[in-house]
Amino acid sequence: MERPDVARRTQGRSAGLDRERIAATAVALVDRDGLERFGVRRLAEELGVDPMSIYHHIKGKAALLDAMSEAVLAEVAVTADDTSHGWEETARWTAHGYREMAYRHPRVFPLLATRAQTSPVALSALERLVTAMRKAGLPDQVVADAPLMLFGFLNGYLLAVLSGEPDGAGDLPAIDATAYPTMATLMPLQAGFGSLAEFDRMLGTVLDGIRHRAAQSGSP
Amino acid sequence: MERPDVARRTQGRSAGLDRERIAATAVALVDRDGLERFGVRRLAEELGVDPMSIYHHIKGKAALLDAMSEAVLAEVAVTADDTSHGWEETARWTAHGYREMAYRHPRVFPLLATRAQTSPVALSALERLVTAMRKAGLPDQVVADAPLMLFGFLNGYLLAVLSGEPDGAGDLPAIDATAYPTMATLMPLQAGFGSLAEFDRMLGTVLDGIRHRAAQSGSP
DNA sequence: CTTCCAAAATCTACGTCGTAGGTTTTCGCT
DNA sequence: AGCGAAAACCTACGACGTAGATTTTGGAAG
Repeated sequence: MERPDVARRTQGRSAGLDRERIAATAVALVDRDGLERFGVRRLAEELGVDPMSIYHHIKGKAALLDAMSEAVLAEVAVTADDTSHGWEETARWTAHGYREMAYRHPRVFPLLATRAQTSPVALSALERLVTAMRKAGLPDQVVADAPLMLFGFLNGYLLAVLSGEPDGAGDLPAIDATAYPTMATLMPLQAGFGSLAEFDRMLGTVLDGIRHRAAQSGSP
Repeated sequence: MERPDVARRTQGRSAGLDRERIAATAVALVDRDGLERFGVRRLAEELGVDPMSIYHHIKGKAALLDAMSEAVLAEVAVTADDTSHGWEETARWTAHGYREMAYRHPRVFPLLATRAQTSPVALSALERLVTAMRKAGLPDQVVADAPLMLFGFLNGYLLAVLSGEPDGAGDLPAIDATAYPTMATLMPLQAGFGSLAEFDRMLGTVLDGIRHRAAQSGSP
C-alpha cells in the first residue's frame, strides 16, 4: 500500500545515530539548557530525529544519563600514564583534571556525583592513584581509603560550588550578621568561593590529612 | 445551582493541610518509594487530598523539595548548644548527627547534597562550629574554609556510600582483578564500606588535615 | 543485478506528570 | 445571620517516558 508521499521523512539507516553522538549531543544540550529541561524528546529534536530512534542505541533515560556521565568523565585528560611522579602529584593532577571537567559542564556534574561510577575511565584513574600511593609505601588501609576519601570530597565540594547557576562560581547567599555573627565576620575570607586558590587550599588540606594518617600508622 | 450530590467530597478548610505535615508525608513517601517515583500527585493521594490543594501551601515542586530538605535537616539533633567542648568534638558530633540523618533517609539525602542549604537550622549549626574553632584560636582562613571543607566531604562521601539502594550500606561492584590489580588487592580493606568505623576513619583524616593546616599557619 | 533481511528509524498511542485557571466549600468574624 | 477570604476541589493542557507495531534502508547472498 502506497502512502501519500507528503512529508516523506528519511527513515531506515540514514540518520547516523550512535551511542557516542547521542551522548555528546545530550551533554551539549544539558550544558545549554540545564538538567531540568532535559528530556528524550528535546534531545531527539536537537538530533533532528524521532524520539524513539534513540532507544535503538540506549535502552532508556537512565541509561542515557549513564552515557552522559561516561562521556564527560572520559574528557578528564588521560594524557600520560605518569608513573614517574609521587602520589601527591598524581592525586593533585587527577583532582585538577576532575575539577576542570566539572567547570566545563557544571550542569552535568550532579549526575557524576549522584551515580556510582564503574566505567573503565574512572577505574583506571583510581588504579593509577592507588598504585602510586602503594609504591610510595603508604599503609594499605590509608591507600584503600583514599579513593572514597578524595572523590567524596571532590564531589561534595564541587557540587556545592557549582550549585549557583551562572557559569562556574556561584555566590554565597549573604549571611544575616546579627543572627550569625561569627560567620558574618568570616565572610570576607570566603570571597574566593569557587576559585582555584580555594580549591587548592582545601585539596591540600585533604592531602595533608592523608599524609598525616600515613605517618601515624606503621609501615606497610 | 445545585450539583447532584453523588460523590460529594469534603472541601473547604477541612483537610488540615499545612507545610509541616506536607513535608513530613513527602519525606515518608520518598523513604518508602524513592525519589524517582515521587510526585505531587502521589503525595496528594497519600495525603488523601487533591493534588492542587498542596499548591496553597507550597508554590511548586521545587519548593516542595526544599521543604523536604529542610524537614530532614531539622531532624539533626540540636539537643544542646554545647559551647563547652573543643572544636573537634563539635565537628565530630555535628558530622555524626548528619550521618545518622542521612542513613535514616538515604533516598532523600541526594536532595540535601544537591541543593544549597540556607535554612536557619543549617546556618546555626555552622555558626556553632566556626565559633568553637575561633575560640580555640584557629587561624581565620582555616575557620572560614571549614564548613565547605567538612560538608563538602560529608555530602560527597555519604552520597557515594548511600547510592547502593537497599537500606544503608551499598555494595562495591566487584573489581576486575586482572585489569586493576592494585585495587583488587585492596578490596578486602574496603569490606566495611559504609560502616561507622570507615566513617570515623575518614572524618578523622579530614580533621587531621584541618588541625595540621592550623598548626602550619601563624596564630590568628 | 536482483532479492531478501536484520538493523535503524519512524509512527501511534497510553498513562503520568506539573501546574494554570476557575469554582465551590468552609471557617472565623462581625 | 451573613460575609469575605482562605482552603480545598475540578477541569484541562502540554510535555514527558516508552511500549509496540510499522516502514525504510543498506548491504550481503544468490
